[in-house]
Amino acid sequence: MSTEEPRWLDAEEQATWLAMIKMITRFPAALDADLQHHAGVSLFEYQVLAGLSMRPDRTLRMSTLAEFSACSLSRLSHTARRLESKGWLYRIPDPTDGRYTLAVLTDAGWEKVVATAPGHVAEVRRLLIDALTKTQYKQLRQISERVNDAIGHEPCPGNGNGC
Amino acid sequence: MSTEEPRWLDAEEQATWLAMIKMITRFPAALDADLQHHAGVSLFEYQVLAGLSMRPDRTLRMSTLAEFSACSLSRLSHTARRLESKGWLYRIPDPTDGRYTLAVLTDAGWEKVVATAPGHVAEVRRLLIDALTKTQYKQLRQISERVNDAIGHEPCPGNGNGC
DNA sequence: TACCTTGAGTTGACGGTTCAAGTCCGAAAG
DNA sequence: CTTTCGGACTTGAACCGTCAACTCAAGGTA
Repeated sequence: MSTEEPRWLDAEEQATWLAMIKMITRFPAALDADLQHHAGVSLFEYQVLAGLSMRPDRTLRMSTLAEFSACSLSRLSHTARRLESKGWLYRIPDPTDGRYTLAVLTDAGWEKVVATAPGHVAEVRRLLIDALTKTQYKQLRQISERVNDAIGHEPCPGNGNGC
Repeated sequence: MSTEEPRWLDAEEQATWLAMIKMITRFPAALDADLQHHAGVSLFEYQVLAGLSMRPDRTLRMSTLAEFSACSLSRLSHTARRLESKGWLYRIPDPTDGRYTLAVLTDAGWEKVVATAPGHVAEVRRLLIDALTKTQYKQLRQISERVNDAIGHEPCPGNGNGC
């Protein structure tokens, strides 16, 4: 791609780039390590359980849950099998349309989320919210939304469907 | 941990949190997919090669390179073996201190970086720099640095040494 | 009824990362 | 000089995510 001359990053841009890539590498790793240590679940597993726990009926279609968790259906399916084997959720075919599968949080799964959430929130607060001024996290929200828009919906890269 | 009452996130904080976690999930994935598609290397492999290419002698100690790439020594070691087998770098014991290992970029590795960089920079520009105002990426830099400071150096979580 | 298509979800193989040893070098202590 | 120790890698197994192929349900067509 690109037969045209690249526009290199200037010092300001490169400094932003290096600082940002460092943050987006280490921040989820730090949260993951904290959850792994205190609750024995990965950040991704927690997000799946938390996604279900936010629903009044603690139920979501697999595909909806995959979109919420920003992951491929394949990844979610493997993870759901592991969470199912731990008794935190179960899966049933959608009674109204057998093509869909519903993931349902069990009571044990709910308890897990309730037990885990406070420590996780405290860590998010420590590493993100309290580290920034109120102005800064308003800025961060706008920045994140802009970048998310630039990425677009691109369901393409690696989500288990053939693009 | 935490017998005390948690301070939950308010609406503003939660919106920031959700937007940010979406960004830090999808942004590296988008860059990785682009590199994988156009150059056949992962984002992490590219960072390793690029880290070496920035040095005048194209050489770094493994431990320094691991810190630069924000990864565990174990991960870097496995990756270095794969990159070595592709002829893009080689490793030698540090002549001045046999406890260290030096990773050295080969000419082929240099060529790979030179061939890959323009497209990669263009993608970074598209997804990040051009998506933001100049003010915003100055803000992003400061935000990233603050979060990085909050995370600290924490060599602990998962870097192949016993904490 | 039979057939084709589409999309959701699952599965198994493969490749990369983590984790827990283990190796090796050099410095410090005896 | 030898022993001990810590730090810098390395290695192999276990684990997890990706990719491609597959199953299954529903709708459309005839």
